[in-house]
Amino acid sequence: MEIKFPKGHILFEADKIEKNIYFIKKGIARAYSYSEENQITFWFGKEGDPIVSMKSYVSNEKGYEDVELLEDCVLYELKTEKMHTLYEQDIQIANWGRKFAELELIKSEKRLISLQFENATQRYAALIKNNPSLLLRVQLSYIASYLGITQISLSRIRAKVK
Amino acid sequence: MEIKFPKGHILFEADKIEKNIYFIKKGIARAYSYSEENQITFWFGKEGDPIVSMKSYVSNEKGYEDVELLEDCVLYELKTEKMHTLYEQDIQIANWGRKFAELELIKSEKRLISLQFENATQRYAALIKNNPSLLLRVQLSYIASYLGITQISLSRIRAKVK
DNA sequence: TCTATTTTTTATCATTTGTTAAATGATTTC
DNA sequence: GAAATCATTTAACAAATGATAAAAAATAGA
Repeated sequence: MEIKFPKGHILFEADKIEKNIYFIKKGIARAYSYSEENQITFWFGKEGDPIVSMKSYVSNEKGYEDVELLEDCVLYELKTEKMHTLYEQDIQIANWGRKFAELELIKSEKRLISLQFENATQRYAALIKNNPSLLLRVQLSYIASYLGITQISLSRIRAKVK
Repeated sequence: MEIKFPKGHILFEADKIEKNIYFIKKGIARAYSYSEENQITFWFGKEGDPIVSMKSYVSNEKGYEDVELLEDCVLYELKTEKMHTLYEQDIQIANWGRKFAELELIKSEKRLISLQFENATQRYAALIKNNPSLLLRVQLSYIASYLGITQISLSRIRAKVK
């Protein structure tokens, strides 16, 4: 089912059980959590990417993240409950769900390794290389937090790289 | 199928396609990759944990990690190929594989968030809290690299915390 | 266009972490 | 048990990052 939401819409809220998962047809989104005062963005998704509150999707528990739409978005919506029913009934869909989780896992593992292997400058360079459009569509404060540094530190890196 | 390996055994090698996945019945292991000269440990597994070269398991591609056994180990071995056959034939097993990937994904995502949210001191404190036995079974240089810092930096943190 | 607001950059200083080298502790091997 | 090897800590200095404040640039709205 296709749905539209405006820029700024909060699709998921932390500490809620989310009933749906989404796929992005058009637009861009971020997931973030709170650490004391400040938000920390740890995920971006754009066209073709899934939006899932993993804790809700996997074990029907409260999630730890907000998801905010950063542009006007067109999404496909799927009911988690319906998917779980289908997983039990249809082996093709069960294997689709398996593949889906596996591919997300590889993405997450790669990101983990990059956070451990590379310093902030290298991570910024890698982001520009692998996802240049992100820089054009998302404000730098979110990107800094995604890279695990402050915005001020990102500014310094950008000034040096020029 | 149950197999034993001695401490120090290299179970997986980077840039190879691994044909098996394992579960740890007894012992402890680490996964690491190389960055220029030095190894970086990014995963530990102990009793009950799976040992999987994700790239091999998911897409039959060369992995990016070595896995070394840090104690004499007893493992269960499963052939990846056989599992993929079963996934196509048996919906129960397909859903087991789905759950398996999903739970690993949540672990990975949590770790990612911790790396981004917490400084080295906090990550060390969290490790002590969540996995105190690791400190007793694994040498500090591996733990430092798992925490994303040098061993010297970990020593300083330990000296301060005392 | 002009103003108000938000975003990004710059500057300064404190803190953390990295690097190199050396000292101390612990473990293994003969 | 002494020598050799490996693991851990300490020291000194350099580099990177954080915190705070302020300036500059960009954006949004009237």
